[in-house]
Amino acid sequence: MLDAKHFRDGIEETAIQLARRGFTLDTDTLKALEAQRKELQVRTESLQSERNARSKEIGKAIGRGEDATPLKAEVGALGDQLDTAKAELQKVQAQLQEIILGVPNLPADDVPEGEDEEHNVEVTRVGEPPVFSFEPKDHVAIGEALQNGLDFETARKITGARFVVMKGAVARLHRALTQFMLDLHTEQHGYLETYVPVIVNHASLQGTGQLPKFGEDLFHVDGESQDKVAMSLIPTAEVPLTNFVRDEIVDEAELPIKLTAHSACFRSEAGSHGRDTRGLIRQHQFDKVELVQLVKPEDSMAALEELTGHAEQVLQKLGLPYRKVLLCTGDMGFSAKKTYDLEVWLPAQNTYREISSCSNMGDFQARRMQARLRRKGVKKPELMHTLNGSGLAVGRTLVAILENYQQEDGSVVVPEALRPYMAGAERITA
RNA sequence: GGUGAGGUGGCCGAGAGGCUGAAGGCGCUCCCCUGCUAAGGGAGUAUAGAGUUUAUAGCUCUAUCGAGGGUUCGAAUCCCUCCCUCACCGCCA
Repeated sequence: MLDAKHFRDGIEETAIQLARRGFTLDTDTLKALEAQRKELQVRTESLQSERNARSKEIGKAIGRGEDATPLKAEVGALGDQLDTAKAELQKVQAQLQEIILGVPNLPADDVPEGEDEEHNVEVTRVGEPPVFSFEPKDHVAIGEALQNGLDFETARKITGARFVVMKGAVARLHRALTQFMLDLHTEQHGYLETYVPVIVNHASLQGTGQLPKFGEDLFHVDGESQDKVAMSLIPTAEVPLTNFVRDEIVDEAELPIKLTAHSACFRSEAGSHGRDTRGLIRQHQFDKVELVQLVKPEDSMAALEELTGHAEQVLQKLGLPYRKVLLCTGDMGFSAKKTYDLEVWLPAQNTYREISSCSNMGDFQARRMQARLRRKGVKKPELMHTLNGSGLAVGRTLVAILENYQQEDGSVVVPEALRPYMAGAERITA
C-alpha cells in the first residue's frame, strides 16, 4: 500500500510512476472519491464533535436536576445527521480503500523499464553449464528411472495433477537440501531459524499483499460458518514470517531482524494450465526455505544485495550454474520495489529457470501491516522496510541437481556440500 | 467438543452508563537533591486518522478499553454475535 499522499497532491506523478510498471491508475475516480472523502470526513468529525459536547451538557443538566427532554430531542436529531454522514463516509472510504489496496508498489529508480521478462537485465552469470558426452535427460526421466525416485502416478492417484511423491534416495536428497540450506543461513548468514504455521488468516495475507487482489492464487480453508474467519494455505513462508511484526513497534536497536523458515507452500496455479505441466517445476505444493529481513528504511537496498547474496551462496556451494537477473518494472511482483531473480541452469531445457526471487518491498507491506520502528529520541514511530527471498525453492533445486549432476548410467552424483546430509553417499544409483 | 473465568495503555491493575484517553502502581525519559551506589522530590510518557500548515513542527478535531453489531442524547461500562486467552473434563499426534 502506498502512502495516502500519493493519491492526493502528487497523484499525477504517482500515475506516471505506476505506468512504468504497466499499471494504469484511475486518477479521475480517485480524485472524485478523494474530494468526497475530505468533505464527508470533515463534516462527520465536526458533527461528532458537536454531539459529544452537547451530550456532555445533557449529563450536566441532569446532574443539576433540570429537565433535559428538549435538549435530548435536539441532540437526537443531530445524531441522525451524524449517522447519515458516517454511513456515506464509510462507503466512500471503503471504495477508496479497495482501489488503494489494489495499487502495486512503485518501482525503485534503478529498475529497468519493460513490459515483461524480455526486458529483464542479466547482472551476473556464475558457473559453467556442464558439458555432457551424452544426451542429458530431464529430471522426470531421471527421477522415474530410479527404482525409488519421483512418482507422479501415485501422487495423481492420491491427490491429483501437479503433486508428487518422492521416495528413497530422492526423498532423502530433498530433505538433505532443506537441512543444508537452513544450516547455511542460520550458521553463516545470521538468520533465526523458525517454524511457522502454513495456514494463515486473511489479515496476514492482506499485510503481505496477497489479498485482496490475488485470492484466486491461493488454496482456501473456509470456516464452517459464515462468521468464522476464513484462512488460507500460505503460498510462501514470506507471509507468516513478515507478519511477525504486524501491528508491532520495535526498537531500532532490534533491527535488522533476519528470519528463515522451511515450509511447504501451496499455490493454486490458476491461469497456468498447460504451463510446465511436466515434472516438479510448477506444483501445487512445494517446499521452500525462505529468507526474510525486517530493516531500517535506509538499510533496505543494501539488505537486498546481502539477502540475494545469501541465496546465491546456496547455488554456489551446490555447484549449480546460475545467473542473476534484475527484473524489469513489468515483471516484478505486486508488492516489490526492486527484485532480483536467480535462475539456475537446467540442461534438459537448455535454459536458465527461476529458482529464487529476492525483493525489497520498501515500506509497502509495512504500511499494510502497521509494522514500525522507534528511533532513539524520536517520538513518532516510523514504518520499517521488509524484504524476502527464496533461499531456495527446494523442489526446483532438486530438479537442478538431478539434471546437472546426472551421469550416463542414470545415476546422479551428490554435490559434496550435501554428502554430510546423505550419510556420506557420493551418488544416487538406479 | 463440554463447563467455568477472563480479554483495559510498554507491563500490572482500577473503573460497572456522563466529570475516563482512561485512577493507582511498575517500567522508561528529563530535571532537582544526595560527595559513588541506594533512597527521595518534581515533570513527562499510547496509536491511527483528518483539518490547518512550507513542515514528519505546532495547534484544533475525530477514533480506539479483543472484533463487529445493537440499546441510549451519551457506552470501557448494558444487550447480541464472533474471535482469542486461561483452567478443568473429553478426545487426540
